[in-house]
Amino acid sequence: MSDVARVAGVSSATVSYVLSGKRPVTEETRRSVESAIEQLGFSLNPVARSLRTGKSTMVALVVPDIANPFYALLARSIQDELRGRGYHVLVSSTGARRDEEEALLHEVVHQRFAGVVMTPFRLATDAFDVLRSAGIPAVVSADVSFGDVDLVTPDADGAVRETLAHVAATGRRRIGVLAGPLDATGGDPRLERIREHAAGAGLRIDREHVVHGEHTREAGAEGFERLMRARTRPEAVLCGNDITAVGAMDTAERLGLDIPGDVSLVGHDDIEFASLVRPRLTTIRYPAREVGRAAAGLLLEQIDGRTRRRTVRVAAAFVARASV
Amino acid sequence: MSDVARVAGVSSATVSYVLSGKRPVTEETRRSVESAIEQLGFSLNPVARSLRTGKSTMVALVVPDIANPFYALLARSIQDELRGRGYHVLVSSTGARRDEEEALLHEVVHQRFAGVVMTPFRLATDAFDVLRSAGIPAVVSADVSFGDVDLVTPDADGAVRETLAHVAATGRRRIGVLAGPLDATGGDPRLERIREHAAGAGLRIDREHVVHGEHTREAGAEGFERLMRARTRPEAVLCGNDITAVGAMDTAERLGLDIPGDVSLVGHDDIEFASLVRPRLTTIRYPAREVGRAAAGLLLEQIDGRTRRRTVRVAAAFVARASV
DNA sequence: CTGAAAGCGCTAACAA
DNA sequence: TTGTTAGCGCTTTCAG
Repeated sequence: MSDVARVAGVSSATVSYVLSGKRPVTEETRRSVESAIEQLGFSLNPVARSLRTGKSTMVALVVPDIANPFYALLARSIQDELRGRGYHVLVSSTGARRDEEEALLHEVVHQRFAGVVMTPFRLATDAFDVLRSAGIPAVVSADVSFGDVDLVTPDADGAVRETLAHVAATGRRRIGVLAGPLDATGGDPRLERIREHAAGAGLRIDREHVVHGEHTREAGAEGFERLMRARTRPEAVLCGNDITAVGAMDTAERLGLDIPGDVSLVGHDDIEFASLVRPRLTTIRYPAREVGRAAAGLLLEQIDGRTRRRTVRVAAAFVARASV
Repeated sequence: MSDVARVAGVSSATVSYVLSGKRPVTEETRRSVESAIEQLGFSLNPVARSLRTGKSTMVALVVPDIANPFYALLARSIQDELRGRGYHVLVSSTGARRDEEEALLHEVVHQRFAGVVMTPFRLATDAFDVLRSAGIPAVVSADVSFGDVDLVTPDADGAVRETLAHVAATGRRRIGVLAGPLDATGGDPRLERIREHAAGAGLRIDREHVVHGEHTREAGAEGFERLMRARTRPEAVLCGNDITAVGAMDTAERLGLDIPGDVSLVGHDDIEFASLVRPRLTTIRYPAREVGRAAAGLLLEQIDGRTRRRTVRVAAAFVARASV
């Protein structure tokens, strides 16, 4: 930068101000600075800038598993929204482990990230306080609130009611749930929502028909097997996400069970392969791209100075296919 | 850090040396420094460190599309390998656009990244020269060499021969290819490999049976339709990747074509949903996790000082399922 | 074995 | 409207 200043015959402060526009500069000096920049192929060193300002252009996206297509799509969406504003997105998978979640959050404050959007899973609900006190914009994308942070969260009651009505209309009465792990922060809101609306649809959920496990294909397969080996089988199973639903299908195939003949299956998220498996999976769609747009929007608002906490709800939707 | 120095009663230089181990320190000073660090909850500021050393702990992973499960898995694999060494992985999608590829590469040298692993698509083959001269470790994961850079590349001849023999064994003779775009750097090596081994398997590829398009589901659907409307139809179609193969299946369904009854289909990569679609997709597996491991390994070697260029080949494998 | 001090490249008071 | 300068937090030479 001092090279530029020398060539342009001004001070380095002026170069800085030309670049940032933070104070008026005569047309003439601007031009000479710009031509010097051009001539030398100069560009700002973002590291030095970060050190000085305590802000970087990195935004962290912290998710349980980037190999889950829902989060992959979320990542692309957020990246698309933020790139235009000059931010770079660093994606990290936590494996839904609490220690990783904490470590990543620590890294964020430590590296003075410009912001973070996170889907926490086992984090304490006050974990975001440190971000707030460090002045780092944060938004949580989750079913459940994590304290005093911006939130993008599904508006799913309607979709769940619709789903349950649809299941009931096929004559099913006893339903099971492949829920998330018991030690997830805030429990499993998807399970709670189903519980809440089940009776209204004339459906019952026996205690032994709720099994808990990770949101993985293997855990889904295992949980579904437990359900199928229960004393009385549920007639329909609602899964924590589409991936556990695919695991359930693995088990169904192995056990020679027909879906939906012997048991109905409903997923959650509507990732691309929900419509690719056979039978095509009936599911509750939660649109990753819109979630990403909303999260990026909230983050940008915070970066631009908003301090009051906001929540945005993204509509979930019932998608009828062939597994019910 | 100066706080730590004060509390420990030493200079900040000593604190730095205790942390880095770059020069001997008496057991006693080490202990007092360490307890001061503990007491103050101090940790190094990576930004300042980067500014001073010109190196960061960020590694960029630049891929065409993070929403493609192959790259998502690659990302997770690389992240897993690198985390233990203290590196953070920044994932970026280029959309296979040349300008994005160039911009990201520029960002990498500019931000003084610790390294980059990239799957380039339309980049000039000398684009990595700037990294070499900037001393930034780089590895390319691609079918084709991009100049003087470390390379992770498939060892696929055996798998392709096997695939073609399998296709031929079902009595198919005229095969088509859903190839990548014409303006990709280095053309389409997957297409070339198929061409190379076709005759040996008694297969022929008519000129009108090679269509070019992006590696997307939509482009796959469209390309397959062109193939199916050709004067003479190919009896088997090999696809650039599993995603274009799914696109082909979309079209087959729309046109009422049976796979493999009317036409066989072969994919490439073996992403998770290749085994989920119906019919299950026969494909040429390229193992993302191993590719990631190899790439991370090469990168780490460079970071640790190796300068001679290396290539590692990762074995591809024929996976027979139900679409041939 | 340890300390003093320069300086990485930038921004933002403060002065002019 | 522009310049001077301190200093962000670290690493590393040079002295001791």
